[in-house]
Amino acid sequence: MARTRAHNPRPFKREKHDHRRCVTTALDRAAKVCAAKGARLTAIRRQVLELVWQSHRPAGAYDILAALGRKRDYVAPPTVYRALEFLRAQGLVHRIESLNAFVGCERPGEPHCGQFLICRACGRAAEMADGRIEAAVRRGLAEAGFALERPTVEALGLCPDCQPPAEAGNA
Amino acid sequence: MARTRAHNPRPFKREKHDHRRCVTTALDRAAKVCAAKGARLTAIRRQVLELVWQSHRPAGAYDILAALGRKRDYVAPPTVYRALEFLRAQGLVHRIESLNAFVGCERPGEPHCGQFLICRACGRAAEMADGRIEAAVRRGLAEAGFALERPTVEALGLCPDCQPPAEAGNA
DNA sequence: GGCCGGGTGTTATCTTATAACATAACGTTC
DNA sequence: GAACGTTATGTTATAAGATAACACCCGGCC
Repeated sequence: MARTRAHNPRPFKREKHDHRRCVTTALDRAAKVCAAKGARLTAIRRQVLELVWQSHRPAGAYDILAALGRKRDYVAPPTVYRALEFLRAQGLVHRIESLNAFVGCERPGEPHCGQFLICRACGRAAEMADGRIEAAVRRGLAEAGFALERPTVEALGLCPDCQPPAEAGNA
Repeated sequence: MARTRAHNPRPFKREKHDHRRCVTTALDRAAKVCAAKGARLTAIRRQVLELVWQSHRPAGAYDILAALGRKRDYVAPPTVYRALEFLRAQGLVHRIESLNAFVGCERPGEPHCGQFLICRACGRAAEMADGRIEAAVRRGLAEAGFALERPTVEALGLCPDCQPPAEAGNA
């Protein structure tokens, strides 16, 4: 249970950050992860991953489909779904169930339970890695005699940037 | 934050329980909740709720649609979706996002964050109410500056009844 | 060459969900 | 008890999301 740090105190990126860096980092990590596992990060899979990382807003499979159609010849839905399934199996993307959409994983390679904050105003999703939440979930489920395989936490709400200008000490 | 008890130690019902009692309890509670709020539990809504409670397996909207079609004249999808939305707004059913399906709420009236264990073998879903999980989630999100509105936890795995006969002390 | 397996292409279809508008039921007011 | 506003339901069509089934291609290997 080597936990690098308790959690990330700022899961939402600043509005203006160097996003190309997010993308290249993600692609680099993906290459490493796939190489380590002997999995083939083909051209399509790479492009789909890149499109998922196009922004921090979860991307629907058909959004990706449309965007991919602009980069290369038309591809059909199964192609995209297959790529997404591959990326998910490698831990490179997460699926946001409540949105039927996908986001890039911030911590590929480190097994973790998905924890997502979804802003209903700006549409961005941020991944948390709060060890205390994960521990609480694992403990609760274990006590219930449940053999846990894939826990996810999804929270809908307002990100710091989208909240009204702070009435009183409610933050 | 009046919490009746820390959590329910046995979220999954026994295979053989008096399920009619689950249903009648749910319908009674629903009537009370709606009466208290001045919401109208109409015939369709009641029937949909009853169908959701038909079992402890999450029911898809179109399953309900089909079942409802057997009880009364054909109804179209929007009718079912509207009823489900109403029931959800009243806190009488939960949506299991990862299954696109609905289950009856075990604790209508008590506001809580949804916590579900979903057995991938038997298909049943059980609702937990672990205050420690909820507290951990709320704390983590508050620290991230996120204004939380609707957190849900969904865990896929194997329920106690569906696990292989217990190798060693892994529970 | 011939075979195998993984990846992709292709077609069709299935499931899930909602938009948009029409009608009916209910409650209130006078 | 007629008129009105409100809420609930009916109806039609379609959008959005996902997958089944089968064909083909390509690289590696014997």
